[in-house]
Amino acid sequence: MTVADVAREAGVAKATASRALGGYGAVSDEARDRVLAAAEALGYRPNELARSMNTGKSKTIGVVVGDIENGYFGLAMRGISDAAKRAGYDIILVNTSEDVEAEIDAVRLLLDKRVDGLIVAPASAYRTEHLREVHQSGHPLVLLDRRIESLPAVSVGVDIAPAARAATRALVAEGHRRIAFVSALGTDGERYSGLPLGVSSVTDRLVGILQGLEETGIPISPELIRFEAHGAEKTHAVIADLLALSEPPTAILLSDSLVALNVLLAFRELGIKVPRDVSVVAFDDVDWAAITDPPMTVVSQPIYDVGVTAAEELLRLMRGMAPDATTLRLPAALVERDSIGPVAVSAQ
Amino acid sequence: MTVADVAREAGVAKATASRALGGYGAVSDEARDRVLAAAEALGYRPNELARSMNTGKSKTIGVVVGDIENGYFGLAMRGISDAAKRAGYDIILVNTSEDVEAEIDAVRLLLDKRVDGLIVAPASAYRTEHLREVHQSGHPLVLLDRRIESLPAVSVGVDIAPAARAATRALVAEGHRRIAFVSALGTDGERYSGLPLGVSSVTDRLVGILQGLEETGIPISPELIRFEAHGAEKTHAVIADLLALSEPPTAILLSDSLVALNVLLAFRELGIKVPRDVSVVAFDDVDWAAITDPPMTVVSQPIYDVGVTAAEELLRLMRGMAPDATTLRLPAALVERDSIGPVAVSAQ
DNA sequence: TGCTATGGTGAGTCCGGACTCAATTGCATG
DNA sequence: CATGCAATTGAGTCCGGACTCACCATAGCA
Repeated sequence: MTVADVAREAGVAKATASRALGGYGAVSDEARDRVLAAAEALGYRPNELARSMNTGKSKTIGVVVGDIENGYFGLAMRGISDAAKRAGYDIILVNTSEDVEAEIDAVRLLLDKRVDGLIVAPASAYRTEHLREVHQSGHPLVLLDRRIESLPAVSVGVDIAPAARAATRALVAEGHRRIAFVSALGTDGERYSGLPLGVSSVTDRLVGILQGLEETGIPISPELIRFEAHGAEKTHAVIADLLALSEPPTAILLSDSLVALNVLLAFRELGIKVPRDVSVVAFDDVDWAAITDPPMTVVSQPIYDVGVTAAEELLRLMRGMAPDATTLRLPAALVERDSIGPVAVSAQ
Repeated sequence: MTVADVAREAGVAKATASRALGGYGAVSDEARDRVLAAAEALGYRPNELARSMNTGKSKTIGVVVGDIENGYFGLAMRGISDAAKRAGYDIILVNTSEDVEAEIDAVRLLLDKRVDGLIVAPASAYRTEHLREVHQSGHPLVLLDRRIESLPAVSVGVDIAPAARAATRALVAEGHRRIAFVSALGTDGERYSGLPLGVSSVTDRLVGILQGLEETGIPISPELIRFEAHGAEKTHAVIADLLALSEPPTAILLSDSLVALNVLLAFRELGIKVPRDVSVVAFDDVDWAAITDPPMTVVSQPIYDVGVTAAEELLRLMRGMAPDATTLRLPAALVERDSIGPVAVSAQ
């Protein structure tokens, strides 16, 4: 069923049918009625591919994330999806498994499919040529969750440093001086060797934490800053290692909800009680944080809104408008529950 | 940059450039080299839209789910995505918020965009004309998680009834006779009034439970079968109501992980201890089930594999092959942890 | 030498709408 | 009644690859 079929059925020229169907140009009421009736009778549906072809618009945006299975991106995805749908856009979703090569391929492929814009959660802050190309070639691009310093593309994320600082100060207020940070981030070396890190959202957490430490006059101990805690085993090892230190941490900040889960699992295996033995604060107010024992103090992030905002900024760019700002950070908040306690006597 | 540009640059005709680039037909080595060099120099990338236009294939599949934010679909999505990527397909994801109208629109829109196939988790077992049309018009269609009795389309899901039966028997073995089932499913009436339900995956759970009950000679109490437990408040109300019964349940089966979360929250507010006061089994081995207090006994479902299988079956259909079966059910398993205990003395 | 396979090539068409442009019509105005 | 203007319409082109078809050249064969 094509416009030509409809036109024949309606007894008009292809151009007239096309106008009536597309709702542009001038068409007499009579012709429009005939065309619409014919389209209805024939069950005509426009071929969006053909339409995209000469409008140059596909009404589709590409979203590239590291891991949809991760609730964080799932929720952001939902925000993007809702906002995009409101504007009549569809979404092509690509999962990269946090692999830069896959990300490069994905971006290229999406551009080949002529998406109108891209939202990318970059897997790496180092390998960014492909994103720079996209941005420089004028394709609307919004960075999700993570920003890239050297790339002037719009990025939408969470202003996590102040909340990280607040979390740190809350721990210090309870007497903690040995405060650790555990992240799943893969680093080149095993050890912390200064900022920035490969992923800006983790860097921001650490910036806030270090700030909170400095303000309260607590020296920074690089051995308490740990990475590569991905998976239950590695996380268990990291925690066991931390706890075996001559001066072990009395409090731990957990970089995301997956790390938090694995750490809680490790605690259970190690017989560690929260907050009796160790106090804990996790980033991201995941749904199950309220039912842990005890309920977990967390830094809550407006992830859905990050998704919505990212999509809306992209829509602005696609309309040729200037972005609201190059870097948009939505506020995070410390949600105090019961996983922070005073420093254990035995640990002092 | 089009083939025409490349052809001009290489000094050959459009057709030759097209052949060299597309890898079909006969091209001399010399011409191919010149074309490829020109394409490289010009940074040529094929327009997949144009390509799709006359191949009739878009190398894209549409996925329609009720809620990506839900970890269940997130994981299934990951499976679909991985399998699709292996075969060179992209995915257009549409979230319907479990709204049938949105689902109908989504299916139509995806077809207009000429996706090569569709994977749909139908929001309703009643409003299915749109899916029937899709199937009858010959478009490859795979139903995810839920099947529709009257529709002979391929469906891929979990064989949950045997596991539900096992879970029920495990409860009965501990002496439970008042066993409730709580689901978030929206029903017409408030009360249970027989099978089937509007969503086959929930029906299957109940079928298995009722079977387990019958086999052990326990009478079925419709007042213990509850729906519409969506959101924390409604779930709290449902639980409070169940517990206020003259003969309250001593064990509860929870239809999915979100219901489980809300029920655990309600228990905390109500001061109910698991398994001392009430025993619990939840469907879906969500990641946090191992860190609840106590660790929760669950029915584990191979959701990722369901996604992979759904995508692979769709790929078969798209290749014109017969499906492996009309209904594919992957096995579920009872994972026994510590949320089942003997019947409390006070409740007997 | 004459013939046919065969590889290689270019011109041109097709996919299905959007859009340009020129032509036609109707109606109002001078 | 002629002219002007706007509304309406149809023919045809374009978007960018895929693909058909006719044609040319060379090689192989009788």
